Amino acid sequence: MGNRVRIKDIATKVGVSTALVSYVLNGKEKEKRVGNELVKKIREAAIELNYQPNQIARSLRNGSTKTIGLIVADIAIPFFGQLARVIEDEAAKSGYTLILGSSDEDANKQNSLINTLSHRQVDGLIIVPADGTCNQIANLQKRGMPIVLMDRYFPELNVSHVCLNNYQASYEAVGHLIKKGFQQIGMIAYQSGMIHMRERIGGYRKAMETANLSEYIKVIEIPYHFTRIQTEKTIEQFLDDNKEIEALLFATNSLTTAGLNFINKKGIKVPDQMGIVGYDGNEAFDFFYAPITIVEQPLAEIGTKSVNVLTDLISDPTKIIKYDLSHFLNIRNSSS
Amino acid sequence: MGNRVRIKDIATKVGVSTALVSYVLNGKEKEKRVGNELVKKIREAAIELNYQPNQIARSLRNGSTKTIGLIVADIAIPFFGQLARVIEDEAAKSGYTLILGSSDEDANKQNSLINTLSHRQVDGLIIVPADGTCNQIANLQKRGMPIVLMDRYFPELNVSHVCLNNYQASYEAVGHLIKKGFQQIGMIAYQSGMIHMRERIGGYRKAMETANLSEYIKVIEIPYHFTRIQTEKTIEQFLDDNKEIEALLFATNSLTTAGLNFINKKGIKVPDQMGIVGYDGNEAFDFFYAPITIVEQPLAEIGTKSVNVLTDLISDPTKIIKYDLSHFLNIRNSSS
DNA sequence: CTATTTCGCTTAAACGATTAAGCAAATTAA
DNA sequence: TTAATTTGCTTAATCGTTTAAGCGAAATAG
Repeated sequence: MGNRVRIKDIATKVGVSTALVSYVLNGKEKEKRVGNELVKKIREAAIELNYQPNQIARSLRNGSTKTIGLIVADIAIPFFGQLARVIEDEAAKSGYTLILGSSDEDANKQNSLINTLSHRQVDGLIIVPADGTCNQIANLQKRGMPIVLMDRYFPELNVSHVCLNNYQASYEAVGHLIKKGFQQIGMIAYQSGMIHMRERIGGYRKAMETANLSEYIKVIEIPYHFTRIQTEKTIEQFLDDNKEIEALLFATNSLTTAGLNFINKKGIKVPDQMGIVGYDGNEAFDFFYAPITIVEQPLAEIGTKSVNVLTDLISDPTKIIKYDLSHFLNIRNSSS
Repeated sequence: MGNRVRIKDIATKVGVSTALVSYVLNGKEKEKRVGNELVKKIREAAIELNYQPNQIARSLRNGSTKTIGLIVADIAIPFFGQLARVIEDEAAKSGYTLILGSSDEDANKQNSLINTLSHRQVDGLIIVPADGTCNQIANLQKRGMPIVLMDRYFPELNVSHVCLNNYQASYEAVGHLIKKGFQQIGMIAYQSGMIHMRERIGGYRKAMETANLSEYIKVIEIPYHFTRIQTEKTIEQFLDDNKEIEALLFATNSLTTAGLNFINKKGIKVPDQMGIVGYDGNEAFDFFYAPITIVEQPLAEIGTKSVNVLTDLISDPTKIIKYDLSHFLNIRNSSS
C-alpha cells in the first residue's frame, strides 16, 4: 500500500493546513468554524483522492485503538467460535474490532498472547482464562487493563466476569435425572482447577447429596490434552470399573461426543441402559438415535454482556461487574 | 493502562538519550557500538520499570503493523473456525497477529470489513470472498494490498488464492457413487455464482456425463440465507419432485446436516434407499447410523499455505501464487 | 473613531518509537 | 606532532493524526 493519501495531501491540494482538513473530516467544521466553501472543497478532495484515514496514527495520538483482544481456549471449538461471532458483532456496534488469540488452556501461551495484545494497545481484553493464570490476570488488572473474564473466573480475584451459573446448572441437570428415576449417576468432567469445572462437579455432588445418593457419587476427571482415543479409553475404563452406573452427566460438548461415540460402539442403549445429559448442544447430537438432553448456555447473552461490560470498564476502569447467567435445560429423549 | 513506561522513562533513569535505549532493546548494541556498561544498565532499567513496547508507535514509524486481516463468511461455522485456528498459529510463527471479521457472505459487510481492516493498516488480507465482490478485490489489489483469496476465488481476476480443486473433488465423489452402483444421483448445492460452488456442481455434471447419466442430472441450489427449516423444506420438495433419486451429493457440511435431518425424519434408509456423500466432515455424522462418506478438505494445508503465500506477497507484492489443493475422499457406509 | 469580539484560518506540539546524521573525545596511524 | 580513524554518544526528523493556542482581518459595539 505504497501510495497512501494522507491528510497532508488533501491539505496541499485544497491549499489549507492539515488542521482544517482534520476538523472537517471529523465533522467538527461547525465547532471549529470552518468556511462553507472550504468544507465543500475538502470533502470533495478527500473523495477525489480516495483518502483512507490511518487508524494507527490516530490511535497513537488518541491513546485508544478501538480494538478488543479476545483470548479463548481454541477458536476451532464451535462453542468459542460462536461466542467470538457474537462478540464480533456486538463490538462492531461500538466501533471496536477484534484481535484474536487461542490459548489452548495453556498458561504460557496465554501469557504471551496477553503480552502481544497489550503491546498492540488493545483498549481491553475478554479472556477465557486458562488454569493457573490467576497471577497473570491480577497483574493485568493492577496495570490498569480493562478485563472481562468469560466462561470462568477466579473467585479469589475481584475481576469482572460473565459466566454461567454452573453450580445451579449441574444441580438442576442431575435433579432432572433423579426425578426421571436414575440413581447411580456418574459424571465425566475435565481435570481442571478452574471454577467452572469445580462448580459443575460441585452442583452434581450437591444434587446427589440432597437426594441421599452420596454413596453413588462417581466422578472422573480427564486431562484436557488427552486425545479423542485416550478420552474414550478412559471413559471405557471408568464404566468398566463402575458397571452399576445408570446415567452420565458430561461436563462439556467434546466429552459428550467422545462418550456417545464409545456408548455407540459398545451398543449400550440410551436411555434404557444409560441416561445422558451433556453440556452445550451440537448438531451432532440430533443424529444420535436418542436426542440428547442438553444444558444450554445463553451464548448470545454471554457474548453481548461481555462486550458491554468491557466497554463500561473502558470508560470507567474502577467498575467491577459480575454476571452469573442461567442455563436452559433442553430435555430430550436421552434422559427419560 | 495510564502509567505506561516509555523508552523515554528508561532513558531518563539511566541518563542517556532515547536512541541508545532503542538500539539496545532492539539488539543493535553491537552494530551501533553502545558501551557494555550502558547496555547492562539499560537492560536492567527496562526490566525494573517493566517496559512494554508500544507496538502502535512502532507500527506508525515502521510502516508495518505485523497484523493480518482475516475475513471469513462466519467464524461460528466450524470449517472457518478451524481454518482460523490454523492461520492464527501459522501467522504467529512469523510474528503476525490476526484481526478477524465475518462477512456473512454479504458484499456490503465485506466491504466495510475491508475498509476497517485496511484503515487499521493490516499488512495483508486473507479473504473468503463473498459472491459479487469481484470489484472490491480488484480495487484492493490495485491499491497494492497483499491479498490471498481462500476457499474460493474469481477466475476473471489474477489474484493469489489457496483453494480446493472442487471440480476434481466432486468428479471423484460422484464417480465413487457411480462405481457403487448408484445412477440417479442428485446434488444439493448453494445458490452462488462463486467458483467453488460452480466447480462442485460442474464436477458433478461432468462425472454424470462421462458415465452417460446426463439424463439423471438434478441439481437444486438453496439460497445461503435460508433458515434450517426452509432448507429442509426445500430439500423435501426436491425429493418429492424427484422420487427416482437414489443418491445425493451435498455441497457443504450444513446442507448435509439439514439433509440428513430430513432423511432421518422421513425414515429413508441410508444407504439402501439413498446413498450419501457430503463435503467437509463433522463429528455429528459419526452418530448417524450410517457413517457418512465425506469429501475432506486439507484444512491445515489450506491455512498454512494461505499464510505463507500472504507473507510472500508482503515481501514481494508483485508475486501471484495459486494453489488448488487435493481433497481426500473418506469412504464410509453411507455410499456403499 | 477606537475597542472589543467574532471569524477563519495557521502553527506547532504531541502520541512513542526508529534511525540517519553529526559531533566530541579517544585512539591509532603516519 | 598532526592527521585520520574509531568510539560512544546525542540531536532531531519522521511516521499520520489531533488539537490547543495564537494571530490577523473583519465585524460589531460603544
